[in-house]
This record gives sequence, C-alpha cells and structure tokens, in this order.
Amino acid sequence: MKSEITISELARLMNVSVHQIRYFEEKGVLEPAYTSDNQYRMYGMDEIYRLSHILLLRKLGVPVGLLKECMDNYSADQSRHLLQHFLHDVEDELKRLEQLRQFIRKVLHEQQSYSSLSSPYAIKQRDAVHLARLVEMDPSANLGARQIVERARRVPHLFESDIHYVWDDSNRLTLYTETEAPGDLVMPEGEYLTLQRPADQDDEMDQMIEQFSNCAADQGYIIQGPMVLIEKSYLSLFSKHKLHYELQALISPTDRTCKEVRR
DNA sequence: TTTCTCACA
DNA sequence: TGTGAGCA
Repeated sequence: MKSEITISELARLMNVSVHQIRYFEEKGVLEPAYTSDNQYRMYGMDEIYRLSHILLLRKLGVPVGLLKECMDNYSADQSRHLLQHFLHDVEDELKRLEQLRQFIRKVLHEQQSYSSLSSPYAIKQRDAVHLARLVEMDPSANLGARQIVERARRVPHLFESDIHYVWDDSNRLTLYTETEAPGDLVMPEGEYLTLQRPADQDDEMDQMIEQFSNCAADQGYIIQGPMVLIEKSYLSLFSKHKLHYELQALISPTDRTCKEVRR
C-alpha cells in the first residue's frame, strides 16, 4: 500500500477544500509529491507539513501571491516582523470588539431600565457629565443631514452616542456629546428630574418639553440651569420609527421627599 | 473519485 | 481568494 494520500484525503486531514489545494498548486505554492498513472495527485509527509505551513501563513493574512517568497526566502527577522504585525492587527480587532461589547451592554441596560420604569418621569441622582460641543444651531434653522455633515466636529460612532441638545438663555441650541473632563460644558452633579420616551422629532418634542415644564412646576421643583434633551437614537431599535429622548433638568433640593413623580 | 474549465461572488 | 457546477 502506498504511503502517499490523494487530494481528498489531504483535504479531509487538513480541513480545507480539494479546490483550495488545487488553487495553491495553480499559484505555485504546493506541488503534489507525484502524479499517479490515472493522473491523480498524490501527497506525502513533506506536502502535509508544507500545507500546514501555508495554512498558518494564510491565517496570518499573508496573500497567496507572497506565500512562496515567505516560506522559501524569509529570514527569521522577517518572520518575526510578520507575526508582530499580525499581533498588532489582532489587538486592534480585540479593542474594536471590546467597544462593541460595551455598546451592546449599554443598549441592553438602557432598554431594560427604561422598560422597567413605572412612570416616564423620575428623579435621578447624577454624577457630573462633561460635554463636548458638536454643532451650534441658528435659532431659526432646523437640524438637517447637511448641517451635521458641514458643521459637526467629526465624532466616531456619533449615532451610538447620547446626543445632548442644550438651549441657552437666548434660546440658542447647541448639540453636545459626552466626553472626558473638562469638555466645553458640564452638567453638574445633583438631582435631575427626567422624562423619558420615544417621540417624533418635531410636534411630539414640543409637547414633551411643555409637559416636562408643567410637571416640574406642579411638583414644586425649581429648575436650575438649562433644560437638556438627550437623544438615544440607538434605543429606536426597540420603538420603530421613533427616536428615544430623555429630558433632564437639574432641580434644586427643596423637596427631597418626593422621589418619584407620577402623572 | 478526480481532473479540468468556466462562471461567479 | 476561493467556491460551485458540469463534464469526461
């Protein structure tokens, strides 16, 4: 019995397709040990080791066109450099996946805490939040795609962020995203009255702001500083065709007995 | 079962 | 950079 194996046996052994082995042959990186009388390719131990080497290099991202050069001519230094480069790529990918994992956890957490609310209104104790300015709006202008493209500072993953809409005393609107301290604006630590719900951008929004102001007045809260509208667009995954908004305002600590506001 | 070739993603 | 199909 011959010790060499056929292409399908080699493919099974190395967990690749027959096609792929023939493709490596076409590219000049893996020749069979010999071709039998019936034109079948036959492979021995040398070819098995060579294929395992090829597959390892492919896993490291080496293009098929470079395999031959890499296996036959690379110095130890060149091989080490190749592995270091690949390690760097893997670390970048791990970083990307870690950020993705944290984002998914945040979305699930936000959705869970929103759906467990017994009332859209709540009082929250918040730590200071530092905000970075994104776009300043003219009072008359509407926020459109063009405006975001032209005027917003580039923010990676903008629509995965909590976008803060802040109106100043002259009713000028500025958009912010959360950032590390110091940032351009600070929402101080303290107790915030909050109203959360999905809404359409215009009509329902005005209504929401009005309701919020009325609620604060009814409950005797004194609003300190600007009212902030936080857009969590990623939560619209759970409320189709509506964006999720949370209105927040720092309240003065006149009434600490009322921890939940119902309407 | 394998080879080869061509089309396709 | 492979894969799928058809043919001998």
